[in-house]
Amino acid sequence: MVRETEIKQVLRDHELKVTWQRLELLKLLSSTTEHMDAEAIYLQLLKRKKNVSRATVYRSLDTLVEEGLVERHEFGDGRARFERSQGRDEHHDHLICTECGKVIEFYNLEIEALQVSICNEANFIPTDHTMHIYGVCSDCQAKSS
Amino acid sequence: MVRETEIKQVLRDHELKVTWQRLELLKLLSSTTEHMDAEAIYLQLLKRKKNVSRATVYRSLDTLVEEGLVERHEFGDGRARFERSQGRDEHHDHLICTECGKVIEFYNLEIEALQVSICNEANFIPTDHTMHIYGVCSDCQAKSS
DNA sequence: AATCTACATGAGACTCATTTGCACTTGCGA
DNA sequence: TCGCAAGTGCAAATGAGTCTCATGTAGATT
Repeated sequence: MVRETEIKQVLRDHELKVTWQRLELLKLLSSTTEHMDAEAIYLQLLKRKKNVSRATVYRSLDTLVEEGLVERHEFGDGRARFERSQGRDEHHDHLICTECGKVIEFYNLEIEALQVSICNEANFIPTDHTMHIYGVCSDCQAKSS
Repeated sequence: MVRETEIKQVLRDHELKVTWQRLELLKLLSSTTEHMDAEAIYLQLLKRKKNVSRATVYRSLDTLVEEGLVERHEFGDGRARFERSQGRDEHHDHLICTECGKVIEFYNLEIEALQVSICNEANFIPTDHTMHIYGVCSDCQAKSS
């Protein structure tokens, strides 16, 4: 369980007003490892009897992403997915199952290092990167066999 | 210069009807290394006095992507970019300049190999992957300094 | 606790890339 | 050349996300 007071403090630390909308949004994202899209987040909040507006969901997500509290991912299906950021520098990449949509996170130090050297070679200053491997997860392999 | 007869043959090989729309689209994509979006492709075709409809551009791109003749990339700016596929197995990844939008391609054997071992570990069967490094290209660094 | 005000929110209109329905055309095998 | 499935054009629809603007409210100030 994620403590509300904790989240409030995080918001204050980032000089964001503590509104119940942001609070509920962060609580929701903190309570799951799923990568939800804006609509799913919106629906989940309604389900919890928190009547936010869609506009607020989008705006809050933008704000929280800017502050690094939430990560936005584009997996190429036309809608952004969001997850609560773990600690700073905890970058990770994704395996995305094209059968069930599940997202598996991974981190590989060597790949990160190679990226840096590639950028150096190209005289390119990286600010961010994404790596997505699409395929079939073990569950779906089992199902289809 | 890309020969028309060559492209016609490619279309036939893929059991696609040879329409002038597809022909022009492929000629256009074959003549450049740019990563164009659908609108840019549409405008280029108009400029060449080929009055395709936008719908056809989108539909043809879908078809050609399905056949592996064209690659679709989502760089997170809300519109897909397309490029003519090189030979099979000629996978490459991208550095994307967030200042000017330029896309630089790169290929790194080690990264590819690491991806395979990551998938093995997770018992994940990869079908495709993308790696995007966002940042500032050398030209834009020069401009801003 | 009451007041102030900059910032946040809600509702719905709007944007813009992409998709779709449908009538019309055309590539191409017979 | 004929027939028809596949391809196309147009315009309307879709759908994620953004914007406007009137209203609400967090949190600083008194």
